[in-house]
Amino acid sequence: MSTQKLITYFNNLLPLSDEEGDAVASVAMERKIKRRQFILQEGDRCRHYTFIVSGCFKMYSVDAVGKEHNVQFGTENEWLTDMASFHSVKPADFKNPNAGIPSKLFIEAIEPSVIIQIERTDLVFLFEHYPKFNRIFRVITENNFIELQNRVLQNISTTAEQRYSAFLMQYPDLSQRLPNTQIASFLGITPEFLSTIRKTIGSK
Amino acid sequence: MSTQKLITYFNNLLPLSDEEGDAVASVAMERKIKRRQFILQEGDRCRHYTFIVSGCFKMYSVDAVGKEHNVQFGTENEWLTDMASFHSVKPADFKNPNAGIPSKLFIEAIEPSVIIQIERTDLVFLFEHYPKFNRIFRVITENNFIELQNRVLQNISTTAEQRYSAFLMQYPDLSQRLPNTQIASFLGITPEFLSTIRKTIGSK
DNA sequence: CCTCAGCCTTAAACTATCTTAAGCTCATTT
DNA sequence: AAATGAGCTTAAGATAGTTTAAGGCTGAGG
Repeated sequence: MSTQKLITYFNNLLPLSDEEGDAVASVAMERKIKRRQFILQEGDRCRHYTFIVSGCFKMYSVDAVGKEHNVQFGTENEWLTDMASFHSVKPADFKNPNAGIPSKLFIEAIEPSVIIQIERTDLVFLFEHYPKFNRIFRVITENNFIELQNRVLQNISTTAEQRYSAFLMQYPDLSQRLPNTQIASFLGITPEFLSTIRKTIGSK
Repeated sequence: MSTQKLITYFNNLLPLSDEEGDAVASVAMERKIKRRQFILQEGDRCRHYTFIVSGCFKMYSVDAVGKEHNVQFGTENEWLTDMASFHSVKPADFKNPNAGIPSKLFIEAIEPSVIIQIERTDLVFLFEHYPKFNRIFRVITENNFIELQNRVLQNISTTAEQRYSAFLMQYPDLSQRLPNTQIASFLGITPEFLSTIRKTIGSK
């Protein structure tokens, strides 16, 4: 049962009591996801936090002319959720499936994957009854924030070639698993230009 | 006393008890900051969360050739801190002023400002004794994350002109208060190019 | 076994953005 | 009053990145 992997993950951040571990187990919903399957689509309300047990996902938006732009990847031991949609629902509206703002993002499996999802009401239950989870998710969000801030800094201060080199160093695993088209979309450049960048780097 | 402004800010997020309000007051340190004064410099360890009572700050990094790149602005009722440095210190090292990773960022006042700072040990004290603050700062970080994610999406998917127009709409106040050089640095373009963008927008 | 879609590359023409340099204005310092 | 410096603009020439089009390769599905 993959739930153990999630509990281990939490334990590494902040050790859980048996009771807290049981609470996690009671709200964790395991799902198998096929390649190309969506766990969130534009227009949906995002109602889960998703923990990736195995596999790989991309989270992207589709622009006016149909192009995809990868906002984030997610792999083993990472979380994916559309926070803007997820957190837009106030407690009073938790029972209304149409409350909150619809998502502008897609989350799609790039590989066959196994995930554990926690529903909003269950997560709020954890927050209220076991305050430690507030702290855990605060730390998770802080770490994601730091990573995102570095990415913004790179986007505004470096060339595409520098960003690609940094990507290779920062995500050696992802750069093996992902097709270059997806990496280009993450970096904000065209696949053709990534190809010429790779050629010039290769000849150095 | 500006501390009341901070307590009101917290109350708007999640109502505080009198005791929690007193706890905030006991750890809040008010400071007046002059224009061009720094509250963080590259190489420093970031030891505070800073709440802006009034005024305006820029947080930026300086690259290898000395150019500044604005990562974030902060104005009234917003927080500024270098999370990467601030959160890199483990509780065991709280008393060691050289623990943790040095900051890569500067935080500098653009206007004469008043701030309230909370030290790391005091913030941890709040988190441990009044769990509500975990939740409050989780929500603050979530909201900052959402904003930053939108910015990444814009950076990878839109032109400089679109980004500038979006900036004007999203931060009408900042676009009045800031010189265009600072806005250009935030958008990741040169001031000269921003100038030509403004001309083409004006003639529409 | 064949086919087709997705991926990767190349190249030429085009567009967005940067660099450098100059000139103007306004506020601050000498 | 003169000098300095920051901010804004303009313009020419250079570089970074896109678009379009084409061809080759590979793996999954009929």
